[in-house]
Parts: sequence; C-alpha cells; structure tokens
Amino acid sequence: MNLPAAKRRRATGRVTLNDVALAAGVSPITVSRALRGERAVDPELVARVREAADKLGYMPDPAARALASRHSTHVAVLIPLLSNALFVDLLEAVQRTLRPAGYQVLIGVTHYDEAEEEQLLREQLLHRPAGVLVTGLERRAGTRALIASSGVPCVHLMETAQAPGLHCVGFSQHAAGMAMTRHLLGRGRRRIAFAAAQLDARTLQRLAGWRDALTEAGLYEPTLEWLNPAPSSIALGGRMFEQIIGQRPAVDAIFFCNDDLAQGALLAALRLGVKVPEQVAVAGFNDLTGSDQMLPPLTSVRTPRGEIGEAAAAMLLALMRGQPVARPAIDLGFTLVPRSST
Amino acid sequence: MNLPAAKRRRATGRVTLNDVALAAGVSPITVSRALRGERAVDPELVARVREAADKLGYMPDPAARALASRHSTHVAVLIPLLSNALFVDLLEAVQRTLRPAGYQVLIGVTHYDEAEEEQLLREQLLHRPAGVLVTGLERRAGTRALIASSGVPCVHLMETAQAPGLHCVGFSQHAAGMAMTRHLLGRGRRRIAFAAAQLDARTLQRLAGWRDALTEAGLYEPTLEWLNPAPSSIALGGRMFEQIIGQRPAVDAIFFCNDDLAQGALLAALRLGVKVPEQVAVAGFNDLTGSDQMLPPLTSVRTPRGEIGEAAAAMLLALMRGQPVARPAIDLGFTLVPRSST
DNA sequence: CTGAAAGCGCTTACAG
DNA sequence: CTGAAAGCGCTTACAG
Repeated sequence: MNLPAAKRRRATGRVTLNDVALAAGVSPITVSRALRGERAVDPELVARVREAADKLGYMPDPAARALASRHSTHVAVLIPLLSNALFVDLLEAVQRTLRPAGYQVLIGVTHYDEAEEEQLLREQLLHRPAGVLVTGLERRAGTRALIASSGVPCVHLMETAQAPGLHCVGFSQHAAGMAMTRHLLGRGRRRIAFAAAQLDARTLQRLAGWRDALTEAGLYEPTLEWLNPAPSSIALGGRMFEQIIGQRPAVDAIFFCNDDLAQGALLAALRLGVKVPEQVAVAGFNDLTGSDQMLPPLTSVRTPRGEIGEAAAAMLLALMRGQPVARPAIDLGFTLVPRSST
Repeated sequence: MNLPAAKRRRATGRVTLNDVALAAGVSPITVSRALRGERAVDPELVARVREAADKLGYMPDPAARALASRHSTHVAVLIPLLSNALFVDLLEAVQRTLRPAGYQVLIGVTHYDEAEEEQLLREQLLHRPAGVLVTGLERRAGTRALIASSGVPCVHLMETAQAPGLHCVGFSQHAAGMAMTRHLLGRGRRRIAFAAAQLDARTLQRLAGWRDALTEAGLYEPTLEWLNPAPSSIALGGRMFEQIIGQRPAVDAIFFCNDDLAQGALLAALRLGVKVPEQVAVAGFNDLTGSDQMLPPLTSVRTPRGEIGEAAAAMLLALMRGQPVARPAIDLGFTLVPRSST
C-alpha cells in the first residue's frame, strides 16, 4: 500500500467500497451493485464481494450514498405530540417496520401547529428523505405543495379517504364517534354531552359523528358540546367534568374525545362523590393505558394505532421501492370496548 | 446558461453553493465560509453572499456537507423507552435545544436492552453524528468502546458522576431514594416496602437509597423488597399492591420506583377498600402527569428531566463546537413533593 | 482575507 | 453481465 501522500491526506480510516473492490478483485461499481442486490450480477461475484465486505467489516456511508443517489435512507415522520401515548404507539410500530428495512426515522413533532409542520417538513426535505409519513389529511396548502413538488412518497396516518394519488392508513373517526354515541344511546342515555380538548381535525370528526348520531335520535342540542382548545390532560378532564356536572346536572352521559380527559373525569367523580355510571356515564376514546384500571373501568374505543403504523410503513416501503400498492387507502376500523363506566 | 449537456445531465434542480457564488461574484469556497460564519471573511462580501443566498433560496445540502466534513448535523439520542413520559419530556427538551442550533435528532429506543443499544449506536455512528446523547452511565464495554473510538462527543443523561473525560447531566438517584424513605420515616412509618419493576440501573440506585435509609434507621428487612423485572405499568402497580397487602399486611408504607406503579396501587386500594394513607402510605417517583389528580393525590419526587435535557443538549452543543465545558458533571437535584398519600 | 485544486465515498448514465 | 468516466454538492488543506 504505497499510496502517494496526497492520496492519504484525508483518509478517514474508514473501509470504503474501493477497499472491498480491491480485495474482491472487481470494480467498485460491481461491489456497489452486488451489495445492493441491484440488477443481475454474477452470483459467484456476489459471493466474493460479500465475503470481502464481511471480512473488512465494510459499511456503506449513508452520506455518500445520499449525495450520489439523491435519496437518503431517512424517513421523516411528522406527528403532533409525543406526550400522547397514541402517537408513541404509532411511532414504535413505524420504527419496528422501517428499521429492519434499513431506514432511519427522523421524528418531527408539530405540536398541532400547521406552521411548525411546514417548517419541519421543509427542514426534513433538505435531508432528501426516501419517504414521508404525516399525521392526518388536513394541512396548509404550502405544506401539501412541498410534499407534492418534492416527489418523495408520502403516506397519511390515522385518517382515510379516497382521492387520486392519495395514500393513507387509518379509520373513520366519524364512524367511531357515532358508534360510541349509539352505544350510550343503547344504554338508555338521553342527554349525552361531548367534551373535547385540543380540537384537532380528528377530534372534530368524532364530534361530527356524535352530533350526527344524536341528531338521528332527535336528541341533539348545541349546548351539550363542551369544546376547549387547551391541550388534553387528566387535570383538564377533571375540570371539565366538574364544570359540566355543575352547570348541566341533567346530563346523563359524557363522551370525552380522549381517554386522558375521561380518566380525569372519573377521578373527579370519585372526589366529588358523583356516581358513575348511575348518575352519569363516562366514555373515552383510544383505550389508553390505565383506562381498564380506573374505578369504574372506562368504556372506550380501541384504535388500531399499532396496526396503522405498521401498515403505513409497509405501504411506504412499497412506494419507496417503486413497487405497486394494492390498496392506497386502508381502513383498519376500531373496536368499541364497553366497560362499567357506561 | 449554455452549459454543455454533460454538465446538466444529472442536474437536480437544486440551488447549489456554486449558483450562489456566481450570483455573488465570489468563489464557492468564500460562500461556504461566509455562510458558516467561519474565519474572517470581508463583512462586505458576507453581506453580498447572504443576499444572493436569500434571493436564490439556497439551502446547504446536509449529505454533501457530511461527506466533505465528515460530520453530519445529526445528533443520536438513545433512550430506553418512549412509553415512559419521563423520557418523552427529556427528548422534547433535547429537541427544543438542538433544533434551533441546526441539528437533527435521531432517536434510538433501546427497550432497556444493552445489545439493542449497541446495535443502534453502531447504526447511528455510520451516519457520522456530530454528537451522541445516551441514557445512564452503565452499558456494555463494547458500546463504550464504540463511543470512545468514534471520537464523537457524548453526554450522559439522568445520572451524574465524576470521572476524567466523562460528561453527564442528572441527579443522584440514590439520594432521591433516601430522601423519599426519610420522608416516610418522618411521617412515622416503620415497615416501608420498596416495590419496583423494570429493574434498570437507576431503579436499583433508588433501591439502594431506600435500603441505606432504612438500615440507618435500623429498620431494614430484605423481605420488604418487591422486585419485578416486568415492564412498569399502572396495571402491574395494582397487582403488586394487592400482593404486598395480601402477603404482608403489617407493611405501613410502600415506596414505588415509578409513578405509574403507584397510581395503579392507589386505584387498587380504592377497589379493595384499603385506606391510603391511614392503613398504608403510598409514594411514587418522577411526579408524572396525573399523580396530583389521584385519590388521594400521590406523594412523589419531581425529577428535573426537562432541565436535564436542556443542560445536556447545551453541553453537547459546546462539545460539538469545540468550546470548553465549564462543568462536565452537572447535578440538577430533585424535589420531594409531599401530597396526601403519605 | 481569498481562491484553485483535490477529495469525501458513493451511484448514475453510458458503453460494450 | 461488467466497467471507466463523470458527477452528486460540499469542505479541507495548502497557497498566496
């Protein structure tokens, strides 16, 4: 190895494609192709290259690869919050599916802020991600344009709709809102309040489902809506419960848009001595951890976020590989979980 | 713009450093230096370059930058779980500090598995991160060697210790364990059980703190330790509470290693009709969301994870910039939060 | 303070 | 099926 000094000047000590090529006695480009399993390379050469690569401990440099191919192995994932267990479950499932396929997940937390989402996406796109996963279907026109013009494959999480070129995995938030409301109606409740925080797009779809179910039953009344734009939390659920019970004692059921609110409500009921479900039924959404441990156990809707994360990641994988996608819009449904709180 | 075809062949349409250089009438290298604020560049030139870059909407390519400089703008962060709010708070603080400085966070979830941690780090290191953040001080020798030989600056989260070359931000888990135990002793408790799940390094340090405080008081007894390697959860806390109360009715206080367990215990107590704190006091750790809403509100230890995330990220920032670090080991303390459960 | 040259480690696009 | 050439878009190291 008598390379001229100039050749060694910036040597990083890293094992490169070239080293493998020399060891295997082929050209670098053949190593590249053999290792990526691209095109037809003589199986015997592939074996020789593999062996040399293993022996030298060769690992491709993602930066060089990204620069040359104009695609990194990053996948950008944009979620509203990390403090909602829902999105953590989603993320874990995405990571579980994408990592073994050789992709790195870049997480962006939008805090339910459309401007922040656009800014994050703009930054992520600089890294030439191989794919993008975003939460929900609604966003700024600028953000949508950014995605479209980037040409990067994109799958939408948590909601589902049919539209040309749209890829999404989720379930009908509206139908889930209706289902829970009908469950409460089925238990004989007549004054069913809807209590929500955050008021993001999906919460509003559940609200619409509740509204439609009550209207259908001839029991809809605008004053039964309790909407609070503040972030969802156990403490807020307690306050909302006190408020509703205090101002509308005739309410006989409260459908909270998320389990943390409902859990807070159950704790407040215990504190206040309000009997659940005798005096008022309490229902939640998402079936978060702890809901089955509450007193009484909380009726909720189990949402398939793990499955959504996996299916969306699998769909993105196909898109990134240029493979055909059988169903571009997947509805994974939901499960009503009746417990003693209703 | 009459470039020969060959010049345009692989044009990406992206605005490059070269485009800015042409527009500003300087060499590309001067643009590079001006934009990075490196060395002394004529202020007038800097202004001209900035203007040209803004006008063209130039954004540097991270892959090209990483390849040439051998450092990406990624920071790898290794945490045990995303399903513990503690680490989510940590992560949010890290992101909040690192993103404005131009760094992207790559999250690795180790699931409390040392082999997985090593594997994740190995993958992350391929991306030539500018820095690494890891949770805790204990890990495999191989993982430590990987960090050391990479030469990438590394800061340790959640624990603190003095050692040459070691950078860490945290607090004394042992002292916190002692403090809570002494609080219980101060409330007249004499048979104080310690109930833990997961059994990671930090949990065991709290256990040691509990043990030392009880030994000091002449009240230590091995059978008061309830250690379960299963993942921590509200449901598990309920089961452990039932078990302890069932098998050792004389226990007059239980110190749970994490708030989720303690919350589950409080719910189980309600279910079983066990009076808290009259019959048995219940304490938790980390002061997680909802603990102040429990019935009775849960006594806990507030841990400064937000501050830890910020301080660690700031320290890493200094290391990545080659700046001196005043204090390589920062102890941010903790706060005992007494509530009605003890 | 500024620049021309070389190179980071890969892949694309073209030949054969 | 295999390869030589060129290039991806930056920064390093050396001069001046």
